[in-house]
Amino acid sequence: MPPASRKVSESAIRRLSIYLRVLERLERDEASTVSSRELAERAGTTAAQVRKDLSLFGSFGKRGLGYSVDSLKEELREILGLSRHWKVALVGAGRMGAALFEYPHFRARGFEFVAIFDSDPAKIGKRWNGLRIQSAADLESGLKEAGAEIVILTIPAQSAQEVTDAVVRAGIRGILNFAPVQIKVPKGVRVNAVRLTVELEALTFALQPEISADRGAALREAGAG
Amino acid sequence: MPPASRKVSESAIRRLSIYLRVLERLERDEASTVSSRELAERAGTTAAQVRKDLSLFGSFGKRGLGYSVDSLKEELREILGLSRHWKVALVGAGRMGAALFEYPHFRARGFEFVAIFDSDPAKIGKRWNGLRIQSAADLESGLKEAGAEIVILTIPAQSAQEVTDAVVRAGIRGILNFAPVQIKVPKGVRVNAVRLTVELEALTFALQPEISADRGAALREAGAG
DNA sequence: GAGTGTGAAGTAATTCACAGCG
DNA sequence: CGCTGTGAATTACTTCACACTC
Repeated sequence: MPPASRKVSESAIRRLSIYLRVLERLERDEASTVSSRELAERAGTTAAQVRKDLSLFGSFGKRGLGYSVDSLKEELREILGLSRHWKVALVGAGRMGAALFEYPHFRARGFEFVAIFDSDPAKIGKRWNGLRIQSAADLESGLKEAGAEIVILTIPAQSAQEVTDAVVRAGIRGILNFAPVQIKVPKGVRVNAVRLTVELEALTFALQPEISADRGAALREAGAG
Repeated sequence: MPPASRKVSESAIRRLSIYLRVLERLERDEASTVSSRELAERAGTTAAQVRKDLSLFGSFGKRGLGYSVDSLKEELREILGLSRHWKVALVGAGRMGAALFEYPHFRARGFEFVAIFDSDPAKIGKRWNGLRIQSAADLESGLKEAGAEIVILTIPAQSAQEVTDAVVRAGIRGILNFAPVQIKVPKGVRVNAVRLTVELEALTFALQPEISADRGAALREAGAG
């Protein structure tokens, strides 16, 4: 477990999550140990990076052998906070919201949807997998009642700030934002943004024929998966 | 336009895309100029960062005044390769694929879906917005015929590498990967990954009560929008 | 005066390289 | 002897601060 861990970068944490995914795959393939080299290869990084990342939280490996797949998996789950369930609310019951609500990997990792909200009267009262879509007007009280801890925002940019304010008033401290706008939150509330157009535009930038300079080459592998 | 631009980092490009989004918003609000300070505020970064990022490609501002919203917007569109249309194919006609196919901001930026593929016989032959869902067996030929330039992968991890190989054989050089696995591509092909569980797990890590050290504080603002 | 553009300074992240352990 | 764990070296990124321009 975490040895007085200072300075854990955001990117290191993201890699830990990727390592966990790789380990789950290795477990299904019945591998019992894995080296930093192989883990790196499957995660799209380097062996040194893997060892550095893991060493931020402890010494999990055996020299000469590598890491135990099963116990490293458990360590990572613990570090990432996945050894317990998390209650998630979905705000915005459009297509993107539906896709995320059904996304099997969220459920597999212990994320549980406990409430859904939308402002469209045609949707309110409908049920998704047994869960009733509530009015966005009841957001604050509904989030509290459901005991939600994380909110996924899949709403238009226009209403994003207003909704965020209500979410924050409800005591939510973690938001996954799909709305294409920067939302403001008070200190102590974390927002992670998924910027879909940004991802596509980072591609088009790199795909352009290099006119004078080789921009494309200047870009590091963005990785995948 | 780009002055012999070396060393343009991936993160700088992503910010340019965010600036573009902000400028479009400013334009709708009928602002004619914007300072690096205001642009930074709306984009979730610092004024110095904005100026550095823009200076990688030219001198677009006027001292004492700031940047012209309209012309900076055009410059950014040009830099990001958005002054032309891009033909996009969707591989995987599930819920996530549907959400992205309908996502209004892709269309607004000049991305045009030209083909859809799925391996499910129940889906093949159906039409989405007039576009026929083709068999994944015809992926390589279908991508070529449609003239696709970018592929969005919304398929299970299991089949991702196989499908990727076919996509690459079809001559595609840009992939936006939603499959929860690291896909391997030859040099010259770019992959950007959208890792949904990683985003959520970066939240749960930060939301954990800080036991001994204050991990949460070590994290920088991940930004939003 | 206000605000850009940019070298220089400061931080952060990654890679190297090797001692040390299993 | 293979592979981890980790300081040291390197590289990348961000922030500072100020000369310069409108």
